Amino acid sequence: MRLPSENIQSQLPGLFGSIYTVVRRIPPGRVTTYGSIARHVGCTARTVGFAMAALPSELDVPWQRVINSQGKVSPRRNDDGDIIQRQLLKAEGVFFDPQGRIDLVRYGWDPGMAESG
DNA sequence: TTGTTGACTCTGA
DNA sequence: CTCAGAGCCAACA
Repeated sequence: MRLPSENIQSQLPGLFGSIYTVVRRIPPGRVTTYGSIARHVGCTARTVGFAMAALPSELDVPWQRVINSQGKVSPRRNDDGDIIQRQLLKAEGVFFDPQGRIDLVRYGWDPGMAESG
C-alpha cells in the first residue's frame, strides 16, 4: 500500500501517466506549452490537450500551467475552465498582457530544464 | 474496421 | 495582428 496523492500519476498507464507526471513537475508561477510536453513524452500537442481534457479531478495536477504556443490560455469548448485557469495563474504571480497573453520568455518552463530555474 | 472530435501547432495570405 | 487550411495522434461510437 502506498500513500495517495504522491504517486497517483505514476500509477496511470503509459502515455497519459507520463503527461501528468511532466505537468506535475512544472514549478509554481511558471507555464509550459502543450508542444513542449508533447516533445518530452513523445507524442503530439493534440494528445497532450486530450490528456488534459481527460484529467481526473482527483489527481493533483497543476493543469493550469499548461498553455498553448501563442502564450495564451486555450478556450474551452463547453466549459469555463479557461477562466479558472487565468485566475489560478494570476494567483501564482503570472503576469498577463493586455491581450491576455503570457510572456513565455519570462514565465516559460521546459521539462528539460532544471527545476531550480 | 472506419469516421468523428479535440484544452494543438505550423505555414501562408 | 487575424483568418484558414493541413498535419498530427488518441479516444470513442
